[in-house]
Order: sequence, then C-alpha cells, then structure tokens
Amino acid sequence: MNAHQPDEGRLSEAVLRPATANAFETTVEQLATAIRLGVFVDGEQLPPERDLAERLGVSRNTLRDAIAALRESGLVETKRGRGGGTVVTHVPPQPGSSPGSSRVPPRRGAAMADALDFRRVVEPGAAWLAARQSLAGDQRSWLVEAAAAVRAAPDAGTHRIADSRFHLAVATVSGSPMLIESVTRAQAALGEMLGAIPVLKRNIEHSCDQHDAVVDAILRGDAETARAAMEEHCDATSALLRGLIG
Amino acid sequence: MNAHQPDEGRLSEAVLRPATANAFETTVEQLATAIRLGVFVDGEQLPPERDLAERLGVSRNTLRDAIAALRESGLVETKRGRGGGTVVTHVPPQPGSSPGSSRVPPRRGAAMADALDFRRVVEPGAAWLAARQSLAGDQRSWLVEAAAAVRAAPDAGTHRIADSRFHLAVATVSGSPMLIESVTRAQAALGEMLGAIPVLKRNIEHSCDQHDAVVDAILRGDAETARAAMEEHCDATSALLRGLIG
DNA sequence: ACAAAGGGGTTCGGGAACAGACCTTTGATG
DNA sequence: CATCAAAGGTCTGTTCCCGAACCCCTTTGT
Repeated sequence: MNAHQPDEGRLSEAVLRPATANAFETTVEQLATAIRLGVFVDGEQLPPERDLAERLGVSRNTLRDAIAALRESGLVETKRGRGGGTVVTHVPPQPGSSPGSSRVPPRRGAAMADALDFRRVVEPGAAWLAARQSLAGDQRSWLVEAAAAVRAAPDAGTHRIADSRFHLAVATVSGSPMLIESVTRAQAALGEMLGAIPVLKRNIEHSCDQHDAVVDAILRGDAETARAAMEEHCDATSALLRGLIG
Repeated sequence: MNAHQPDEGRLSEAVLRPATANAFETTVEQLATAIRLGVFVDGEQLPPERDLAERLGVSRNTLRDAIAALRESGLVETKRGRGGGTVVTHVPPQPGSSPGSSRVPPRRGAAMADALDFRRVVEPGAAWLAARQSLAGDQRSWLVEAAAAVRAAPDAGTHRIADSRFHLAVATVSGSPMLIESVTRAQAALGEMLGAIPVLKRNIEHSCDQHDAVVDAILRGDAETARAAMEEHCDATSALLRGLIG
C-alpha cells in the first residue's frame, strides 16, 4: 500500500516456500518417480534397505513403509534371504490404453505451464554446461548410448523411460548437482503428461534426431549449439503438450 | 560393471537426493535467508506468527522456536500486544570489517562452483522468460525501481540487499514458481560470498549498467537480449568470485 | 550337512512436530 | 474509562519418525 515500496508483499509471497511434506510421502514419491523415470530399470535393482535409507536421509523404518506402498502399487516385488532384495517390476503403461487424456485436471494447468517453462530453461542450460565440461571417455559413450537407447526403444512405454534416462544423463554429465535436481524435478512434473503424448512415428524420429544433435554438440564442446538444439527439442514437445491441454 | 549398462549406479547416485533436514533448522535457514536477501526490509515486517507458520507449512510452535533463534542472533526483535509483532533489525555487515575473506572453507569450493554454474543457467533463463511475459504496469515499474534502488544504495551492505531484491524481482515477474525458487536458492548459496566481493566503484557501476540493460530488454520484450545481458552480468560477478577463491 | 553371510522383518523407547485450545499483553475505539 | 481485538506466549495430548537392536529367511561355500 505504501507507494515507496509497492513490492512489499510480493517478494515474500514468491520466496517463502511451503517447506517439506512428511517423510513417508516424500520417500514414496521419490522412489516412484525414480522408477517411472527409469533411474531403476526393470529386473533386479534397488540397493539394500540399509544403504538406500541412508542415501535418502530417512530411517529404515520409513523406507520400508514406502517400499511396502510401492509393492502394493505393483511397482516392485520383494524377496527375502541372501541375494534377495527389492526388484523393480514396472511395465510402463502404453498410452492410449487409458483414454483419459482429455481429463485435464482443472487446477494443474498452471503447474503444467510452470514445469514446461522451467524445463525450457534448465534442460538447455544443462546441455550448455555439459558441453563446456571436459568429459571423460565413459561419460561420452554414456551419452551416445543413452541417445541410441531411445532410438532403439520398441514401444511407447520403453521409449518414455529411455527418453527420461537420456535427459537425466545430460544433466548428470553437466556436473552440477543443483542442475541435476532441477532437471529431475522438471522431468518428474512432466512425466505423467509426457506419457500422454500420442506417439507418432514422425514425432519420435524428429525427437531422436534432436537428441543426436544435442549429443553431437556436447561431444564437440560446442555449448551454444548444444543449448540451441535442446531448446528446439523442448519447444517441440512443449508444443505437443500445450496442444493436448488447449 | 555390466558393459551393457555402464551407467547403472550413476543415475541413482545423481538423482536420489538426501531429502529434508529437520523442520526447525529449515525454518531458521529460510527466514534468515529471506532477511539477508532483503525479502524483508529493515523496520516493521514479518506477518503474524499464525499466518507465517501456515505459509511455511510448519506448526506455530516450530516457527516460534525459529524466530527465537533469529532474535538471539539479533536479526529481529519482537514486541507484544496489539500492533506488536516481529520486526527486522538487520543492519547488513560491511565487507572488509571482518577480513576473513581469505578463509575459504576447504570443502565449500565445489558447492560454490555448483552454485555459480546453476545461477548462470537459471538467472538468464528467468530474464528470458520474463521478457516473454506481457507484464502489467506495476510489474514494469517494479523492475525499474528495483534497478534504481541498486544504483541509489549508499553503502555496500545496502547495495547487497538491493541487488538480491532486483534479481528476485526479475525471477518473480517471470511468473514461474519453480524458477523463482531456483533463483532464490542460487542467491542464498552465493549470498555469503557475494558479500565478500571488494566493492570497487567501477564494478558497481558496471553491474548497474548491466541491470539496466536487462530491465530495458525485458520491458521491450526482447527475450534474447535480456538473457544475453543477464549472462554477461553473471559471468562478471562469477569472474570476481572465482578470483577470490583462486 | 553345516555354518557363515547377506539380505529382509520386527519391536520399542525417546524425541521432534503438530494441532488446537487457552492466557497475557497492549494499542485502538467508543 | 471500559471494552475489544490483534497480536505474542504457554500448555497438553497425539502422531510421526528415528535409532538401534534383534529375529528370521535363504543362498553360498566348505
């Protein structure tokens, strides 16, 4: 109300964030996201509970509850005894099988737009930064393989996971933990919607070409081109998604 | 170890984040950061405890403990009764008064580099996005005033706060909550170090000119120029900071 | 056959956070 | 001057979560 400081409440509203939800839900969310993004692939996975709990900064008890929840959702299965453990049994759903695409949650529209904008900033940023790093040999081949895996994906579900893995790989080789987390959050936020994109052969091929362009530029150390290529890529999927929402 | 999936552990290591610290510390950190970044200016501030607690997603009890901690650090003072409340009493420290600049924490080097990289991505991104929004009149004047306030700052401490406020303002008008949070985190991570930059008149003037360039481009809706200007600005302070570390 | 080891499964006490009601101070208002 | 309302201050029962020890299952190696 004071003309001298017209921004009085705005900054505090924008900056003060609602902190953290409870540990159990956070853990479930985190693991479920990791699985859906393909951080853990199908088959035998997941570190022992004691290790995983420590890495997630959560007690083993809480972690176990979270795993139990995942088990009841059919995402994982658990076996006891030596050599046992929790394995991922997630077959990604094929889009189109559940034609609920038109059921756009009323309130989520803003969140979607936010995630798209955010992604459009951080993913090209990660590509740019990655291109400026001097990458080790295994990192270089990792990128190439990740891009190839997307192209080789036989069906829509596999494609979705391979795509996430590619984007996370780019973020990871950028070497900035804060950027990695940001890309993860963007991917997680978009995950559901990206799975709803109708999978046309043309779109996929185009997308793969863009991946290759990104990898190529990163390997050449051409940061500006890497960023531009990733921007193009984000804009393309962004356009598809916005079309779905209307 | 498996040649077929050489990235096995890498992604999970990169993606699984250590979750949350305890609520009390988080709240203290959040409020202290907000104050040091100038979200709450000197004089009378801070919403009533009940409101603030709700906005931070924390119980009033915990919030009160946090405020008590701030009070003992001399950041705020509290008055009871109607019209009372908690007011900010923070005079930002003048750099150079404590010549501990050379005491670079041994382990923090990596975190610093991370924050600088991250900022170099998200701040220009925010400027870019802000330029693409159709801004309301009060938002436009807010930007102009924020930039002017930096120029008008009489001393180093005031300058520091005005600078944060400017960058947060840019992020805010970008309209993306996820970006706002990212910029906040970057500013918070760099806050201490930025305060250690020797304040040469030349640097400050240059910095202000860059601010103006950013605002100008945003107001003109020239996204690419806005981003380029902000990149230049980030690179400039980045160079100064890296010089301090060696 | 047996023991060792590497996993998951279970239990329990203590401490942190929460929700919500209630008390106290103090400026404003009639 | 009396009263009210808007703040901070206090108390209590409950829920969540952690830490750590302990138990049980299964494979592997001798």
